[in-house]
Amino acid sequence: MIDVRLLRTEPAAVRSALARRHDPDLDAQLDLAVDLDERLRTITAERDRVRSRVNELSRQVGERRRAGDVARAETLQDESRALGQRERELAAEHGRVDEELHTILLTVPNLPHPEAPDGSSDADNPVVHGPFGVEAGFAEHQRVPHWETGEALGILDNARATKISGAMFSMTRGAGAALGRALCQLALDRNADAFEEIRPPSLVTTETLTATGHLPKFADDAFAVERDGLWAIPTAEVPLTSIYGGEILGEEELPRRMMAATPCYRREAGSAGRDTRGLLRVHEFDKVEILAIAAPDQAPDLLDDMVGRAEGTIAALGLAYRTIEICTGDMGQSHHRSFDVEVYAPGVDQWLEVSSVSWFSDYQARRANIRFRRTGEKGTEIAHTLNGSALAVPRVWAAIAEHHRQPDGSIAVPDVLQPYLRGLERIA
RNA sequence: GGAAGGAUGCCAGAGCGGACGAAUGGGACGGCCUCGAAAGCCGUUGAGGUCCUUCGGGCCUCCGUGGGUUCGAAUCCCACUCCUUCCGCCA
Repeated sequence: MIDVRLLRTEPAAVRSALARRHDPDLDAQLDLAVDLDERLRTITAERDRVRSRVNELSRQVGERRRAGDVARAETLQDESRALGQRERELAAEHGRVDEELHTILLTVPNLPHPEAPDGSSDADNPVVHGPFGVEAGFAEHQRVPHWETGEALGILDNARATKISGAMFSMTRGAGAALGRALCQLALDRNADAFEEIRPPSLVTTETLTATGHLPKFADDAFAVERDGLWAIPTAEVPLTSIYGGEILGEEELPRRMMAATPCYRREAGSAGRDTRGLLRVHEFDKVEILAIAAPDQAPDLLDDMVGRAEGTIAALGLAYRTIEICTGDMGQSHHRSFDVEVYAPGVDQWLEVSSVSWFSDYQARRANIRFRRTGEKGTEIAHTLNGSALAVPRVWAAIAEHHRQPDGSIAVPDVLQPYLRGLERIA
């Protein structure tokens, strides 16, 4: 959520920042928000005046009663009672306007960072690092889609996954299943120097899914367990962000860094029929997420560090990759600044997004109400949040199955993974 | 799933219709004392909103959450959530 006060005091700055997102509906939304904010403050002031008077009269009633002046007390009671009606009306109006304003604010996107590149779609996202590992080109034996290799080696069985759960579910087996687990283990180990490992719940409340910005706007993208009012997490970002929701942290505790390997559930509404063949787009997958809650001044360095971590893991697996920065027109609602790491998969000849590392400024933290107090100072500030995938299993699995495919059809296991696979060097 | 008890400030804990944003103790911070410390003494110590701004204050809100009763609610009533204990079930 953006800061309404900023919209009030610096309307031009907010509007010009948001204009870079190229969303035609935004200006009208902001007009409405400004108007509602103004009305809300007028009503609040009036309501508080009436309340103040009621409080004062009530105090006097108490005094008169104690003094034994019952007649005067009853006169004051009558006066106060009459005011009560007005107070109720104003309170009801306040509630309506407040909710209306809140509803709009929940869908207004975050302000892009001044240095985020301009653009209107993903075609405008500049490559900022790389590409690495593509200089030598790729051999014919690498130009085989991972689903073919996976099925041939008996490590991928999507046909039976579909039988069990329907389209866009996948299933790995044997060394393929172990490979996915090994990738999580690797990502966890590579980030354990700075990030606390968490095993959070995978089902969360509506409030929790709202804090990260996934609700109310993107309800169709999430799986819901309606009977219990819960949602399946689309990423560990969701539970991790809310861990300190409603809390006030000490400055010395920041940055708070956490990571989690969890299953992720996505309905992929609007993508039905696309990428249905292998592991490129599935309803359920495993991912290791890294996340930081920080003071605003710590955020830029953390962002760089986290992008570097995501890249480092892909590089360690011997895969070809590049990093792009997301332009203002392609950014997610909550994003302030965002980078994607893409791995090159020669079998499908595509750059696959395997990590998205983002800085959310105070947008999510305001929704989740995560604050911190500077040492020795009074008052609190809204914290900043950042997060990114340390490793998303299916697409990296796919890239390995294609990039490391050998002329004999086997898959060479990257050195860094072998310790996690009981020393396995080849999947054959 | 059933029964009972509980939820108050950083922590413990009192308050059970009016002077309560909240006793008391502990902690933390500042000061006095001291060569220094401990002890002792004095003071400070929640959050949010809004308005004026003499930067100091006015007003409103918050005692698990949401409703209700009342001139007035931490205190009474209703619903819900969570915690504890016991029973049942169960990886």
